[in-house]
Amino acid sequence: MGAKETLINHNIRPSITRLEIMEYLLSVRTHPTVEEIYDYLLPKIPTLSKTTVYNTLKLFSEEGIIKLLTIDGAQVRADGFNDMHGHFLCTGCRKLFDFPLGELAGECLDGFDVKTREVYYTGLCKNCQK
Amino acid sequence: MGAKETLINHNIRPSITRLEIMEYLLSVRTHPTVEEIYDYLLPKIPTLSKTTVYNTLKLFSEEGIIKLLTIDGAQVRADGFNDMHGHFLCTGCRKLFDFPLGELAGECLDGFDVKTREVYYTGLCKNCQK
DNA sequence: TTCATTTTTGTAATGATTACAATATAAATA
DNA sequence: TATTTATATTGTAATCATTACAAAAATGAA
Repeated sequence: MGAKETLINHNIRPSITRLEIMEYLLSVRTHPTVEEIYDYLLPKIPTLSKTTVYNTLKLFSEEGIIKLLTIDGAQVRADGFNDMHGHFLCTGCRKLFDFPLGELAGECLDGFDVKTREVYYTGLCKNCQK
Repeated sequence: MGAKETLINHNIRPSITRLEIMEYLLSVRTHPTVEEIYDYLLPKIPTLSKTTVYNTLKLFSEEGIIKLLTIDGAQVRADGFNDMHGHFLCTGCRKLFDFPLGELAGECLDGFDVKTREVYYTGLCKNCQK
């Protein structure tokens, strides 16, 4: 499903800005920060403001079409994909990797109503282990 | 193992301040914020400063005897327990619950060197579902 | 067009965290 | 003990991501 349909399905008017942000999120799996989104789109949308990026991400996440990750406590990152995956942050190169995640076993959560799940590892990626 | 032994084992001099912080972390499973630790200890240590709490938590976490959680992006929380458990944040009452965690299944992480793991759910606790 | 609504923008405020220099405390040495 | 050295703690000021807010711009309706 494309960016436009996604927005319309969630009753979000598909303005240029919103479309560009959504398309960007769907085009990369790096889970960019606000800064990165802003820097990437500024050439295309010269009047763009960071506040707009913040507002838009908040809107998207309230509608459940993206997830806002607070991976390393520093900046928020946007995750436009909703397949079940975990995140691996390499403490060497600071890159963020996705990894597939099957069923989570062993969670005893009787009575709790789980809405969102996040699995987050840190360590060293292949390159940085040398 | 008590707070004092833990510190000594990690070559951290067991000053009053450090002991009190460590003991507090071991006495509650609420994963308190810096603010909460500070407020709790101020009556006991009237000269305590927040910077010291930050410094001490950083020291502890570098030595691997606690974990610093960035649960909801707002404040850091300190987790003094190192059994394998996940965290559940109730979006209603904002309370943080621990839950036991068995083996994590389905993680394809060939070649990655995993150092830390965090599993973090949100939703509604029993009380807040009404 | 004109009016009302929504979206975007820029600036200023907030609030957690860190940098840093000064002070206090403890350990080591003479 | 007195003196020196290293370590711990403190307070203030700076940093930086995020939010609040009000104005401006764009869009849609009448």
